[in-house]
Amino acid sequence: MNRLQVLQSAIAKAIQSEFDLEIGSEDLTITPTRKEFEGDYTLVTFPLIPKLKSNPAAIGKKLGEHLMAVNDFVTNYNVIKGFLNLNLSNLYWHQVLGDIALADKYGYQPSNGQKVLVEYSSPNTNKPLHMGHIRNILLGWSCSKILEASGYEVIKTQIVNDRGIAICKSMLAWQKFGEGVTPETAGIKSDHFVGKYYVLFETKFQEEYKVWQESAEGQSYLSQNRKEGQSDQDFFKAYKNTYFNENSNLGKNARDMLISWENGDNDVRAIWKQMNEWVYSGFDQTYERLGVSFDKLYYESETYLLGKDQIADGLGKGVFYKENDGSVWIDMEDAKLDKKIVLRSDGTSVYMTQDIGTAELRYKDFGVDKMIYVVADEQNYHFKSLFEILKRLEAPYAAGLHHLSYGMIDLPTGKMKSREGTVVDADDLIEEVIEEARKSAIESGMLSDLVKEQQEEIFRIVGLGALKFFIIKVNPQKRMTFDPKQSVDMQGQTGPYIQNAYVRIMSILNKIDFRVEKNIHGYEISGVEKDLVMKLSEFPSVVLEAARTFEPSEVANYCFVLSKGFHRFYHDFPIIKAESEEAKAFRIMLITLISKVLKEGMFLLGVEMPDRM
RNA sequence: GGUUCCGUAGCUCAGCUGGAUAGAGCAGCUGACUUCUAAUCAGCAGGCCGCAGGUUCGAAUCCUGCCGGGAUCACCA
Repeated sequence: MNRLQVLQSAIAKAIQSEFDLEIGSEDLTITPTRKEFEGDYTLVTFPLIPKLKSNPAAIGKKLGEHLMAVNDFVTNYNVIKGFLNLNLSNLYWHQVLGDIALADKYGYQPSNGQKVLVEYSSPNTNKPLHMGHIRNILLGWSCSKILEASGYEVIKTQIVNDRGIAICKSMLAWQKFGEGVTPETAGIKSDHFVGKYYVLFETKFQEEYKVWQESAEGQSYLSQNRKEGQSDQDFFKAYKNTYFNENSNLGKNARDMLISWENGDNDVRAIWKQMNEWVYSGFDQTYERLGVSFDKLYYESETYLLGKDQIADGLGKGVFYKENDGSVWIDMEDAKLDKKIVLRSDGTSVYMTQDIGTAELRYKDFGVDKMIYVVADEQNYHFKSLFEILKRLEAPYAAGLHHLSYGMIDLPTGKMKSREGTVVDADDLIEEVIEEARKSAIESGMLSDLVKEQQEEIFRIVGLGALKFFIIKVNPQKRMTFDPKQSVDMQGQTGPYIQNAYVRIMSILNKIDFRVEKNIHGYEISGVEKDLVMKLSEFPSVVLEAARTFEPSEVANYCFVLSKGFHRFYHDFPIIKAESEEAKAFRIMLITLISKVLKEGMFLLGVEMPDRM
């Protein structure tokens, strides 16, 4: 039981003895007292009025008196309307800080024996990672860390979308136009190299399409199929997919290639393997740069046929039904969802089938209690359906499924569109933000005594700190506007601001010879210091709440607020030259714990802390 | 059209298990570095919390309706 819980139960006991009413301490509303009032914690007594059949003034007075008489850590109280403000003793706050200092791994819960699998990233292997992936990766990584801190055993995974028509497009383009070039000979990072051929395919396809549009065949399609009021341009835009599937040579080549791939054609498989390896080696570099990793990889090429057993099983149970053409469906209209197909009429899998099978595979592999899918919000409906299906199939892990949905990223100029070349490339972005940190540091000159490698390491930590914090401080479900200028900002509500708080503390701690002083409980803690102690005491509940709601942004905001409190304290209070030995010892203990919590909190976000900057 | 998410300061966002006079950062304007790192601090200015009802002692927060924006409603993934 922590100190706040002690206070809560003391209040519950006071209510019991003064009003003879049993009330759970978790039903009490207790908040830190607002700045403009006198007190440390506030009990809101309004909700108690009907239960205690009394008025706020009387309730406040009775409880206040009782608490002061019975608990020596309550030193004073005042009542304003339905608010009972309590002052707690100096010793109480010393003890709160002492508890934190003694905690084994502060902010961490003991193991709860549960396993959770977190899927994130899940890229296609036809182009390099972009900023959307970065948001996905940072959310997934951070959630994993937060869940670990909350007592779960976490398995980090990704499903690699390594097959399909899109991959065949880049393969085909390389085969047709690549003339044996490799990333090495071209001197291009290997995933970007593959991406180049994906783009090349699109370019060649558009050229082909354009020629066709002007041909007699194209014009006759236009006149026969154009809807009323539709311009030529709009028609051909809408027709593009159909053209790809029905008229295009390149489209046919790509589809043929997919079929050859499915049939295990040696040549196609060889190209496929080669190009995917290039992509993986590129991804690996990006992941490493971002400081993230995975425990287990699933490849779509190995899972895309899964799920048929579950479909057969579900048919037997009456969860699914068969249409006359042989396709298999599920009707979820009673759950406000639609009818969904789970097996094509030719007996092949769809996306849903695959995901059902993959979930089952993962359960077999790890026996997890929960599975978290970090996937953009455009797939909300899919995951709702998937989870409902798994529930109906009575999968043992069905209750532990969660889609961590995040909003897409917009640029100040509008949406990111790969076709229009407005995607922000992950590698470019990382370089840019490190460069910004470099400029900033060189300008300050603070690191000029370090060797180049040490400097570069700090630039990396600070730059990535800026980028990561910028993205993760926003609530995941919100669409976010990504302004490159803001993302490299190092002032104010940013990663470097928090890193700077840590660096300032390190700088002090490096200058002193710290040893635990004699009893410092006699030191009279100031209001600013008390706020910091209180803030520190909130860390474990912030982490738990972030885990419960899958929102790393809560930890991010906590770290910022704590840093802000520290910066202010640092400005106003001397530490090394404190007015007394007791004050000095107390403050050193305080800042030591702040540095630990900041480092731990930022670690949960995947942000490293430099000792200098 | 159905479903769903979002709407808070000029901009980017907190606050949403209902609690006291709605908070930060950026941008703008003032001021503070011979001092423990100024990537900092202090101050000024900036708000029909999308709109309208309802529930409540109390609503940015909960409910309903509307408005605006996004996503989705494929034998695509």
